[in-house]
Amino acid sequence: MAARSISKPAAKRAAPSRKYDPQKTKGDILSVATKEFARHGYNGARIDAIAARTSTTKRMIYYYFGGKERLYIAVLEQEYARIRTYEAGLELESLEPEQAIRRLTEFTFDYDHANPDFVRLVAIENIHHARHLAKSKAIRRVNATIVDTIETILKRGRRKGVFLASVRAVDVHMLMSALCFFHVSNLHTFGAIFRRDFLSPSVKKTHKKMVADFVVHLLKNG
Amino acid sequence: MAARSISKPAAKRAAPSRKYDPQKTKGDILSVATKEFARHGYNGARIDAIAARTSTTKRMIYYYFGGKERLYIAVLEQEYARIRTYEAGLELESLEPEQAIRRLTEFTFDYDHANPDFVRLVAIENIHHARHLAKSKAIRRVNATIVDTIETILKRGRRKGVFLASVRAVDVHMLMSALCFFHVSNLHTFGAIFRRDFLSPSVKKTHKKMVADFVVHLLKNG
Amino acid sequence: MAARSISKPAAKRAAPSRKYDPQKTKGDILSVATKEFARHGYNGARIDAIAARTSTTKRMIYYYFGGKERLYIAVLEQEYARIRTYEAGLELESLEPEQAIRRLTEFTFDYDHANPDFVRLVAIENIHHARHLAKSKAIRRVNATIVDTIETILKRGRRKGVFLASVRAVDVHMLMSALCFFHVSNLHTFGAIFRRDFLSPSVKKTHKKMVADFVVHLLKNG
Amino acid sequence: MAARSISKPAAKRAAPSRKYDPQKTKGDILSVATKEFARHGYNGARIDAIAARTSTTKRMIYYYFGGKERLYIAVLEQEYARIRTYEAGLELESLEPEQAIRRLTEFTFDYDHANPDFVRLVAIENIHHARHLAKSKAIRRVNATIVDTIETILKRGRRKGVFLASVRAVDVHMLMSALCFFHVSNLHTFGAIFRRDFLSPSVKKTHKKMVADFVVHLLKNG
DNA sequence: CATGAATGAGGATTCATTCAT
DNA sequence: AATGAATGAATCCTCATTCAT
Repeated sequence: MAARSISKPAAKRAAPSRKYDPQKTKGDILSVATKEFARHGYNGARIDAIAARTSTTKRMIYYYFGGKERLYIAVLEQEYARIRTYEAGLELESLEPEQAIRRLTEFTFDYDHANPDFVRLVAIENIHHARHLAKSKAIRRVNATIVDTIETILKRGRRKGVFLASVRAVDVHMLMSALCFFHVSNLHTFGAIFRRDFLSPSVKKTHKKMVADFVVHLLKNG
Repeated sequence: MAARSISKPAAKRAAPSRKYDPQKTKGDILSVATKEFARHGYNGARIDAIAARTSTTKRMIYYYFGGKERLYIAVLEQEYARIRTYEAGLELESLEPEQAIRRLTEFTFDYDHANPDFVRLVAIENIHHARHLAKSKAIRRVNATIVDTIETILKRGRRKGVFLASVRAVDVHMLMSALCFFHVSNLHTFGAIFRRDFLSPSVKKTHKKMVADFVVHLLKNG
Repeated sequence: MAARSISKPAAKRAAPSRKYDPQKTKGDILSVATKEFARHGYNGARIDAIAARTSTTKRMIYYYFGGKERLYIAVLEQEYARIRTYEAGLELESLEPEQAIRRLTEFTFDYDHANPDFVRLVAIENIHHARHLAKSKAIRRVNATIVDTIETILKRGRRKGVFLASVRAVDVHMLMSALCFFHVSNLHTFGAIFRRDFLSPSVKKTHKKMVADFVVHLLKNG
Repeated sequence: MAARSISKPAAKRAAPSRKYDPQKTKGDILSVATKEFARHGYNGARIDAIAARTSTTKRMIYYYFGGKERLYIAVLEQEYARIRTYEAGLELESLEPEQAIRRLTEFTFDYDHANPDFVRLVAIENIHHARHLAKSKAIRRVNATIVDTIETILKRGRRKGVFLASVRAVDVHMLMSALCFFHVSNLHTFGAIFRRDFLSPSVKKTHKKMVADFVVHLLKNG
């Protein structure tokens, strides 16, 4: 996954020596770090643990990323970039406004369920008041598109008279995220307290439809 | 919880001595610990920092709570006990089913906004897979009532024909909690990325209505 | 066991109140302490652990014994006093010299096997260079008899011409102790390394005879 | 053990750099630790004290050994390895069976007197029920040879008709070790109580003969 | 005689990070 | 480009002991 970052043109990276492959090393570190941070939180994550599960050594983490925080930020950047990239590929422009919103909601639901590490990292970053995220211009840049995308859909919908004018794009994004996110993020406390499995396929299917229905309902009826 | 062990007969503790007041000491530690854990997470919290802001010493934390984890669990227990206690005072039985659900949802929304530490602690505990919470029987005990309360409302609603039979009380609680929760828990990443102030009265009002609408919509339309 | 210390004359301790019985409390502490020190060594023993298993509180340990070291010394004193008391009851004077030596050896063997705590405490005290024991005049006083007892037997034996003159009483005591002691004291390392059970009844019986035979052999043949 | 991991090719470590010499660092820690544990026992030993007498820092103890217990186990492993190595050099095969047993016994006696730290560590480990030793496979491996060595001597002796068939090699080793051991291990209590100097050359000579006599007597007369 | 509360001084261990090669 | 060795500064926790009632 992490190693799948867009490769630079072959010409630029010459013949990768059999022994050293910096791109691979970096990607490897990043992918291991993603799991470690997602699993244990920022403070709970251990540089040693990351190094141990990597093909390189601890020293390389510092060589490539500079330190724990910068590594963590790189992880966040990669995670946000990925979801936005996938979203960009949904071809929502070609769909009717209502269908577009429904598709985006369902995508979000599926993405969050398929990528609990992303959900957890966002939750972790909130624990830290988004202090690290705030240091990354890349994250703001990469996230700019999603609200615009929604705004475009809303405008089309309003022009067609199917959506109300009162609802703002950023709030739609917020609602959508909230309705999909909590399922994954709050799984454990609910599971421990009420002993119900919120990840069963049937529960998931029901909730997914429910969420999409409601977002559309809101846009149409307020 | 830990701080509210059965009080000794009033007569005996009439005038709390100037030097010894275990209840106060324990409560003091607990309230400082709540802030520290909420602010920095479990791993980020520092026993030394807690002790420093207490009128007692680090040693007493161990004397009364036994260790970092047990102190953290005591904090969680107190937090869950508190919200459930407030809920119990809402007198939902006297309201029409739909009004009762709406009121409970709004209460939850307001409570979460007024008590971000609670929200953060739950988020933190989810980061840790509810590993610590699972060790507390008290938390499960204290949370038992809320699902029953909702179940009673749902039954009344179904009997009156206003609620669908298909929705389970535990899922209603989950939805309600999580949606209100999200607004507070994900404040920071949303704020940092989209620069929208989720704490402004008007945004809060809009979102609060949205959440209540969603829950009611769900109970009536599935 | 520990509580069995010689009671003072009834007159002196009046009517023991139903609530407080200092002798019992002291004996109780001593007996629990014996086990704790024997099990964990001097440094490994915990005052808290002793208090927890006692019917009184930690404070009483300080009240009666003054501190950890003085409690430990009291334990040693009691242990040495006990074995010497039992020895004194063997009526060795009435036996033929060879029989007397044999009986004393067998008694030592049996005593050490029946009282591993005594053996362990002596081992522990040696770890500490007998630093604590050296502070107790009582222990030296109480142990004085045993060498005299052996010396008397040896003299009788020499006079009868059955024992050699070259062997000293203190060395006989040493040999006897050594041959009986090691069985209990070194049990664990040997067991862990060679996986042989040195406490099986058959092994014990064989060794006991062997030991007695050898001590006698030594006294007769050098 | 830990200190003698396979050395790198001589060429590569020819001139040990002035600053980095891991083998030396590890060995240094181990030898200081041996003294500290032998002197104060497992619980009484202080990591800080070890670090202070080392050319490195406390942190390096954790770097190389992982913790107090693992350091202690490494000490035990080295101590057992050493005595077994010396034993292996005794060339007992070239001696008559009785002479071989006598020589081995005398070696053990001398070794224990020359290496009281070894004796003390074994005593300490017995206090702890061999709990730490049990965690080391290396110790069992290293000790395997000695029983075989004795078994070989016993077989030769039986074939020649000078030794009884009934005595087992492991018991001979136990006896031999323990009797020599006792002289060193119980030095302090005997010294404090009876004020006899067990380290004087004449006493040592007498006792050494006594122990060897006992073992040979056992093998010949049961 | 009895006790719960309190504590100072230390003790083991961890962790992100840098150094020397 | 890569690495094993090294480390200072915390960090959690423990323990024998004393205080105030």
